[in-house]
Amino acid sequence: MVYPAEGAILGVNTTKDRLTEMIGAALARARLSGRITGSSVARFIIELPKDPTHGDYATNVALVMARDEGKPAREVAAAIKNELAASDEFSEVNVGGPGFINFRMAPKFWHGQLRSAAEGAQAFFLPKLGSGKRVQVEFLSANPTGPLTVGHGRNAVLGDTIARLYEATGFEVTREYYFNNGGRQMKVLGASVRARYLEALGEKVEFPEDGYQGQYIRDIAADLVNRHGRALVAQTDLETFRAPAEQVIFADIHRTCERLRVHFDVYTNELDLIAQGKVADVMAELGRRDLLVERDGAVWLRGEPLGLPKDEVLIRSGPEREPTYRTPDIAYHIDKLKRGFDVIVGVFGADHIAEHKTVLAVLKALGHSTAAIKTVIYQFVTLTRGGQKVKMSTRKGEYITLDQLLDEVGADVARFFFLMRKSDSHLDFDLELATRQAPENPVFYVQYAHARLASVFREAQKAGVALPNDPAAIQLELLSEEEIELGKRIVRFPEVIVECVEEIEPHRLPFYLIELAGEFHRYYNKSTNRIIGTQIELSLARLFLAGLVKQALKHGLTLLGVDAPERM
RNA sequence: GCGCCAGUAGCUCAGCAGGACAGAGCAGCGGCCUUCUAAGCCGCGGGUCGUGGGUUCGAGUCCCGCCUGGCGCGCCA
Repeated sequence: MVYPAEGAILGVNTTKDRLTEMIGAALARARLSGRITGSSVARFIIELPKDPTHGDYATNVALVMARDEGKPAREVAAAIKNELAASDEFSEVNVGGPGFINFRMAPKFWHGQLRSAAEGAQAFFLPKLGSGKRVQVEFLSANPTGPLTVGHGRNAVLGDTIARLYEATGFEVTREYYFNNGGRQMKVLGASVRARYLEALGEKVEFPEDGYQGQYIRDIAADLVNRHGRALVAQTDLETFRAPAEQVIFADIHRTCERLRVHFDVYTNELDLIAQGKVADVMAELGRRDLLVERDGAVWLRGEPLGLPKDEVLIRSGPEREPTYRTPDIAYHIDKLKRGFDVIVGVFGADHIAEHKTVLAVLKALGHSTAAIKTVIYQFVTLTRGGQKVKMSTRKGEYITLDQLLDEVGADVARFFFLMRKSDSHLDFDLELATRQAPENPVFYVQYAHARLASVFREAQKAGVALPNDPAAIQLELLSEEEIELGKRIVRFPEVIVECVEEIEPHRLPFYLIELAGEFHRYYNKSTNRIIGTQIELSLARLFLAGLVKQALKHGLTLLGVDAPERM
């Protein structure tokens, strides 16, 4: 018997887990009594039926067993159903459709769930999944060659939110930024600054063919002119120009990250890895395993023994013997593994897939387990305004920077929008919708629900209605069916969080919050549902429920790094 | 040409481990504020799930082919 299914995290007692246990026990009894004969291992699931009339939970256990049992699924379902332990938690258990077993939970069950949610508070909303476990999340990792783009924004927010999800569920998280400061691109950066510097002093220079065109290069050059005058005119060492540029650009990146509510604990860079001999170690190890070949003056990684489509250059030809991008990246990943994290998450743009596969293949070839490494790939971002694409050309330095986006929409909207899509999907960022302060903008829709609830609590205080500390004192029996439905959605909150963490798919949370906010707005708008009324016991029960909705919204928004306003 | 990702309503996208009649938001039209915030709610339509096969009791979901779009296939990162 395999249950719970793979991926389930021990220690979290969701309703699904409890049902799984009960069904497992019923199966065992049915087997003892001979009503089920097959010995096969049944991999069944507990799901939430799309159609609520089917019940609160359903299982396909009979369907997956029917073949081995040699009996119609409905018959198997009936046999299992009969062995289910009697429980006053169910109001109804029946066999439906082709052989599903449907469970309808009794109101009493939901009352209990809601009470324990209130008692558990933090522990209920944010289950401790990773006690004692360490996670490293590498994200953004933009090289300091220019301002952050909108695409970087998606990376930063994805990585940060993944980190927040782990953190909130009890993992010890390291947020890490890796960058290259020794490669060719950085030389181009130095050359670009030098050219602008000389230009500013009236010297005749040719701008590097693939140099960085943006205004920020001129600003950095102008600063050098201010500080050093003509002293650097004869300086040909590009490092003189590259280093200050890196500093200035990084300061800029930090500022932008701060605006996005993103920070890092550790920065790792290429030059340090080289200086520490870690890159040389990788090369030596690869050499020992006969995975290198010299050709055209360069050192190549042999693709064939690793199952890769082609050889890759690791050390460039030429007197400087410079490593390519992937060489220090391999060293970096080995370094991550050696640091003993339980989970290592990398957030990379779609253009890095092939390179990352090479890195993983090398790690395996060197005898490392890559089981802990989880890769989140995200597709590119397109900006649209009223259905029209906003043109972006990185080469000419004509692009909307992340800063400009933040100027226009703010951190709340930017973060929410970046997270609203599955990372695998292209993201269409509609600036027109994003800047609208109206209900059709989902960010405000969710925030407004929270602000409304905050207002309700202010009104309750004015009216002298206060929730007792002990949830047992509240008469939840007074809640209507509609209110119980709202409560069921709150009970789902921790399940959504578990899914987000297990699948590393933060987009599920914004979707959940939009649904929860929607259900609350609809409830709130009915005149018969006034929370604060003349019947004190009913008011307390409703306020209790409202408090849980508010907490769910608050926890959810906080996990997304979005503000949960008390007033709007 | 090869590899990866995607193709679901007019638009942007969900669809949890294959499950019971395919969902949401936006856009369009029409309603609702002496009432805890109208940044809200209610009502009305609209889809051969790109396409052709296959596996299965059951396929938007898995497998294969084809079509379309994005990304990659540098001694760039």
